[in-house]
Amino acid sequence: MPKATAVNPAPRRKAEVTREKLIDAARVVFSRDHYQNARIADICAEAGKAVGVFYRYFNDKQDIFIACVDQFFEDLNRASPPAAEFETNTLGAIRQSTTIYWIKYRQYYGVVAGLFETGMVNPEIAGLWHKVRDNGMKRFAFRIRKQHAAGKCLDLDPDIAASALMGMLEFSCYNWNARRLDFQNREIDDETAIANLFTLLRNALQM
Amino acid sequence: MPKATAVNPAPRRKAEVTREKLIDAARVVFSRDHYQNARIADICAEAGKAVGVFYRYFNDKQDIFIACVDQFFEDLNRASPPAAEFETNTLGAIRQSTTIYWIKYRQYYGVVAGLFETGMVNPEIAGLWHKVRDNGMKRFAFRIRKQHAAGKCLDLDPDIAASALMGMLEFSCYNWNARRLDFQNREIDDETAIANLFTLLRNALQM
Amino acid sequence: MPKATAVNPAPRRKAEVTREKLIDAARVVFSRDHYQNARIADICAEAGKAVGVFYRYFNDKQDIFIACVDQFFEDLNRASPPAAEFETNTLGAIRQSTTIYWIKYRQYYGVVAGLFETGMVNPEIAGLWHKVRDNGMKRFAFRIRKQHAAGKCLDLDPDIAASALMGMLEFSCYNWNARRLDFQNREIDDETAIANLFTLLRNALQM
Amino acid sequence: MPKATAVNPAPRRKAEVTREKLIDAARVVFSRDHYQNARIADICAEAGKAVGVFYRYFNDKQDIFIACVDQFFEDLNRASPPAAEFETNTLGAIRQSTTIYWIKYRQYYGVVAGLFETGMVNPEIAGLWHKVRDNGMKRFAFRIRKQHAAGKCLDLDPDIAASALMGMLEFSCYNWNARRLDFQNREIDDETAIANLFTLLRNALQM
DNA sequence: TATGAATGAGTATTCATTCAT
DNA sequence: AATGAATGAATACTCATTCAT
Repeated sequence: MPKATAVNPAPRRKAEVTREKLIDAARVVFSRDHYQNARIADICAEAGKAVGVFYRYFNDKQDIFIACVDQFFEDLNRASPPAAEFETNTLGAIRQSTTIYWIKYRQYYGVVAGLFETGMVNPEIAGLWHKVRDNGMKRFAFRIRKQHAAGKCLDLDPDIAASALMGMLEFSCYNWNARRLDFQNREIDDETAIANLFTLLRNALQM
Repeated sequence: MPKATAVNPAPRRKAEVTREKLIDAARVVFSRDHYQNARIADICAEAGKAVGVFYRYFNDKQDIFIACVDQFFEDLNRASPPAAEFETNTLGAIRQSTTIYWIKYRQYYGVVAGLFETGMVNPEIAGLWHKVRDNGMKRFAFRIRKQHAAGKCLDLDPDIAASALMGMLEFSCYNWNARRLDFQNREIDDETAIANLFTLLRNALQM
Repeated sequence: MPKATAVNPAPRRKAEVTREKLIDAARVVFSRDHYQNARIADICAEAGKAVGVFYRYFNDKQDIFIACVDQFFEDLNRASPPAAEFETNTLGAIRQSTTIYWIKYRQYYGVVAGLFETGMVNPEIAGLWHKVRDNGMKRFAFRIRKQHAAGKCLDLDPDIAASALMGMLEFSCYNWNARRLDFQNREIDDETAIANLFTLLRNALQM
Repeated sequence: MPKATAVNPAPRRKAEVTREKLIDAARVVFSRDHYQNARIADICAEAGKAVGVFYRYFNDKQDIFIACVDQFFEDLNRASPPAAEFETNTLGAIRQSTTIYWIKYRQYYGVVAGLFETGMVNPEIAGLWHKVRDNGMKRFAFRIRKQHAAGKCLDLDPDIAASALMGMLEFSCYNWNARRLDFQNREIDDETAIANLFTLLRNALQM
């Protein structure tokens, strides 16, 4: 019986496997130790590799971090509702979108945290962070302009308000997944988190 | 005969002067270089002191950072509207409060940034950060409970929504003062920033 | 029946071709980057080969460098005037010899520079370097002994003076080809370089 | 009895002593291990200091090497005959100068070797090396111009020939002090070395 | 023979902290 | 109280060499 190459695609080159092992390991280490404290050697150890191999695939810690962010970004976008959905079923798409943020921010906790921590210090990372925010911001700004047309939200500047709302969304997703400090460590279930964020957004947009 | 402290306040001890010089210098250096990159030696240089003296007053960088945060915290509270104001003139107090956040976050930019950056990594700093947020959060939660009594905002959990709104407020104050990335470097004047944040809060709280 | 090597020279084995490709590449890389900075990987890249193959032919960088020097040495000797010429046409042979040094030192610049740089540090390379110098030195020493017989150059120790003159010759050939520092980057044409070196040698030997 | 501060000048600051200790140690280590192989840690160990202290005084290995060269350069110039001597007693001054080169090149062997080794690779060091050569070269060039005026050495270009003679002088001083390879390890006494170099220079300049 | 991925020893550099003066 | 010189632990990065394929 021949190898089922159609089903099992040709095995990726060894190099590609190693590269991905390193990215996966980096995600683990960033989540565990935070970007700042993560050492190249730890990432390699987590990947079961010698330190030297790291530099065959990445220039430095920031470089592999960017690769992690790319992965996160693609995953987030793939999971987000399609643009059309925001037209046909606006509130549903916003709720859906909020849900995705909540889930993905938890799933990529270390990456998101690194984006916040490092983006504050490093302009290049800040640019990446902005890219992640940008899609959501555009949707909010578009929605506010629609409301303007309907005579609502006239006091809101579309871009500035969108930035604030996106900030609320992503900051809360980060913050509540990171620590429970704001609620004396009370547990927040997914439903509650999503429902509150959604309601706040709907209220703010007067929808 | 007691020293006439009322008239000629006792000249502060030299030590106290040095301590404050160091704190002031730390604030400058944190603003310029970010907490992470700030070096003890830089703080001392900025204060015009030798490195050795640092350790007479502080244990380490985190220790002097905490002193900066205390200063910020006191200044923020002193400038914020008194609790009573939120009863008698609720919207006015919220607007006033928003203004204060906007101004003080800019004024203490380096400290606030350090609070964000480091609070994400360090639980002790996270606690301080929470303390700064706490006052505002309590006010929002209280307001939401009032709205509940009036049959409004019934979908909002007071504590969770308050956390989200506080996040929006402080994150925006940080973010817009830090970089203009979200708006292609468009300048935001104080009026616009404050007005938009205020409107979003009022809408979200359905006031 | 023997292979007709005279007509169709046996195609060199693949191995030999690879070996020479590597040596040629090494010469290029040594000229470009200097011996110290040349990396095995660079030599292989220049040769269009994988790094692994290097170690099938050479033990290390010094080993391939020695192969380069051998090539240089053979070429230099092949091009130098035959010993007899120094008897029949002494000044002509010295001038000819000077010309050859000048030309070959430029042609094998990277190898010569490596010989200088590394011979100073490494005794084994110093031995090679000496071998390259030796022919020339012997000729000078022989010439001085002849002059002694003619009552000239009595203050010169043949071996020591020969070493000095050989040093002048090779150092100048290296130095003038390497940089123009000594002359504010003035260009030196071949004629001038050779003529001056020749005159200095003739004067020094009182010929 | 008061401290004889007039005789024993005020003790130099501790920092200056440490700096000089490091330079002295570097000279020792460069002589022993060659510039390339010298490690910062070894220099510090030789100076009896911790590694960290190195960077209080120097940026890197090249930086301390430059300090060594400066020391050498000053010492060489201080010991060389004054310019006037070359006018009043030309041959004496040349012999004297040759002697100084011979002595100082031995004394600063590691520095000179580093100048040769590294100057070949590094343009900045090449500049330093040129500075060391420059004085001597100018003297030779001046002398050749004088000879031209007297109808001698007409075949020599002053600058080019001066470069070659300076090369002979310094290269021989280096080479004979470094190894005895050229003479089958025969010992060369100072007299012989100096006499031969002097004679070659005088002959070459037709004096 | 050739490939190129993997290994890991070796070293420069930084900077918080200490301590003699 | 203050100085500033000294300490040394911690870590990123390079590259010769090996080895499975």
